[in-house]
Amino acid sequence: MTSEAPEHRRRDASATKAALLRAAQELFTERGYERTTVRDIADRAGVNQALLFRYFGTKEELFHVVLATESRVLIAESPAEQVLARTLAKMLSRDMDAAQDGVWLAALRSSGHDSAADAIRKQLGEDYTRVLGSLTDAEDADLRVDLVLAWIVGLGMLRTVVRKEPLVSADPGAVARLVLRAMSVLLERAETEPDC
Amino acid sequence: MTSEAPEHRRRDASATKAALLRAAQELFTERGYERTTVRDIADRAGVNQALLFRYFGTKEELFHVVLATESRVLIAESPAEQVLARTLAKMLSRDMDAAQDGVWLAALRSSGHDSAADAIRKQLGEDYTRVLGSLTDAEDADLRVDLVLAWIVGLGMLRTVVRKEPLVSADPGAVARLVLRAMSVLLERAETEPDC
DNA sequence: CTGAGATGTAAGCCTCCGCTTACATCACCG
DNA sequence: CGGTGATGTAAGCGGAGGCTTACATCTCAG
Repeated sequence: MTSEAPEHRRRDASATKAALLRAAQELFTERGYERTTVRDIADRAGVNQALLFRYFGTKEELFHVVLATESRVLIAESPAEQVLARTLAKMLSRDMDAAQDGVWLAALRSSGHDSAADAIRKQLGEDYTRVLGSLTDAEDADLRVDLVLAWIVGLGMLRTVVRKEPLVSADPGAVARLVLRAMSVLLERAETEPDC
Repeated sequence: MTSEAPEHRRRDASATKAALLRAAQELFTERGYERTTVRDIADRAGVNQALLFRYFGTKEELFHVVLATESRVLIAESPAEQVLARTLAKMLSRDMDAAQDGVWLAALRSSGHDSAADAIRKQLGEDYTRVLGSLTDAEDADLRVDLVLAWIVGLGMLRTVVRKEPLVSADPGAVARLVLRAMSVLLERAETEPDC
């Protein structure tokens, strides 16, 4: 940061690609797909616009790369019982604005026109369904998982795009506790097996 | 429908405005703000594009009118106990694609840049907070209402933009029952303050 | 009937944005 | 060194989309 004087950084394709990727991730989650321009991305990355196309081909392809990079980590390798809690914790973590996760919220927002993003969304949904579905033996387990998913998505929307108070500033732990308790009603095992 | 032959309908400014409004409402909820063009709107309304500007001034102003028209009806005049159930019922109703409600989902999707839409979202949030907050006496009532709001928003997103199955085709009654049961955990009245 | 305002239309202006091209500059290998 | 491929840059093309303008046509009051 403080050493930002040098006119020419040393040439380094992979660093440039990384900068573009990071800038794209941030901007897509801040503004959604349509409202971020390739010029914005290049500017934030401190890079010429043409390089974006050299390295990623297309705005849409770049979006896909961001999306894929991100979603790989999402389900993670947590045991099923903890996937929910960890997903929530991640989503509620304060450094959201640093744009770690949540690009997939951008995908959601601009959804409908992009088949590849659709595929990723679908995959993500299936991953969650598989993992969370194992937590309940209700016959409508898949539906219940969708409801859980809906809640997580809604929380993300309200936090990152609406920035609704008191949600944004609330203690993540408290929020997680409330949500998990309510969710346990949905994902309980046959009789009352709430686990917090 | 069958009498669609006549080349020139009788001139009628208010009918034209209404047609534009309806077309705008449908398209905004189908595609979100950014991805619908004024030409699309005018075409669907069967009207010359310039009229949109004559009657509404600006694409954004038209959006605001749609939003305002819509949100007026949202909270409605139901007793507090039923606001939730009715909101859910509306959101889950099959004729969603007919684009009755849900323009505010478009507002959510394209959010961040538009102060007037922000205001409407905020207002909507406050309305719900007031009404639903009266259902619980927990000290963090506002937060709990936000969580409920988040769930409703998420359900709308998953249904209308992601079109997630089995959520979309599920029996609305069953969905509502599940959701309301879980929500009641959030909005319960005091006694028994179990927290895990 | 007629003139004037209301309503509708065709055409196009202008800016933004995705993307390309032609070229300059660097870094590394012989 | 020198020269060749990799990296970076400036400029601009082409089309889309918001908005305007100039004009045609209707309709209704007087």
